[in-house]
Amino acid sequence: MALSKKEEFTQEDIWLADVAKALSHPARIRILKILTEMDYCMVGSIVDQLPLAQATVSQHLKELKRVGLIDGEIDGPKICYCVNNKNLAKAKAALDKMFSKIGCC
Amino acid sequence: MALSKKEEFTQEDIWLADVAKALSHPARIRILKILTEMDYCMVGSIVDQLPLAQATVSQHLKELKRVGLIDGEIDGPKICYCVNNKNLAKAKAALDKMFSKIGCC
DNA sequence: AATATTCATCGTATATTTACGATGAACGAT
DNA sequence: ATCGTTCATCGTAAATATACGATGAATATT
Repeated sequence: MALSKKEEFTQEDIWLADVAKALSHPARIRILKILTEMDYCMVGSIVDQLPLAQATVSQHLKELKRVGLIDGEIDGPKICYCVNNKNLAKAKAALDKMFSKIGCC
Repeated sequence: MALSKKEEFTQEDIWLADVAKALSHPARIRILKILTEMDYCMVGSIVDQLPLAQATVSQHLKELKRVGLIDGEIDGPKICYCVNNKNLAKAKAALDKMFSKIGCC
């Protein structure tokens, strides 16, 4: 595209779209579900549950981390990932708000 | 990418990711908000409220329609767009479910 | 019928995403 | 110190998304 126009929207809309983008791949949906179900999880365990190479999973984790939906902590040679409840709640609230209106056609 | 692996996930995860993808651009967030606030809206009116060309807005509308979040009805030479409440509710429920879990790190 | 309006689609350029193998950094164990 | 394990990052190829002007189809108006 010639030039992205994303910056010309409100901060709220840009942020919400960014969160949605982080959720826009089934692998990342799966990862988020795994983390909400297990509280925390090593990368290796996540890789085992996905049909993707380790490098690819790492990229997906990076994307979820970028928008703050998950956190990663170093635990020896491993990394412990978990959901960030504060940001998850914030995203949920924003989506709820948008979805709460009712219209008719 | 050599080959998309999206098909190797569950239908639920693929669908939810697809809905998120439809929401992954500030223009489409804005459009959805406009439609939930106005019940229905002609394309021209939406174009006036966005910093994008008509062709681009049309593409964004198509994407929202593709996943069923909005509907478009012909009204003379114009098209009346509105949100699809059934699918919006379905998406809200699926996201709520995913966001409802609590973990700790 | 000719014209204007409204919007989708086509064609196209550029940017971004997705995927993987290879490599490297950090740590624990021997 | 060397080695194995764990994971991020680099490099790269192919797919997809974003943006717009131009064109076309459908309708309403004159």
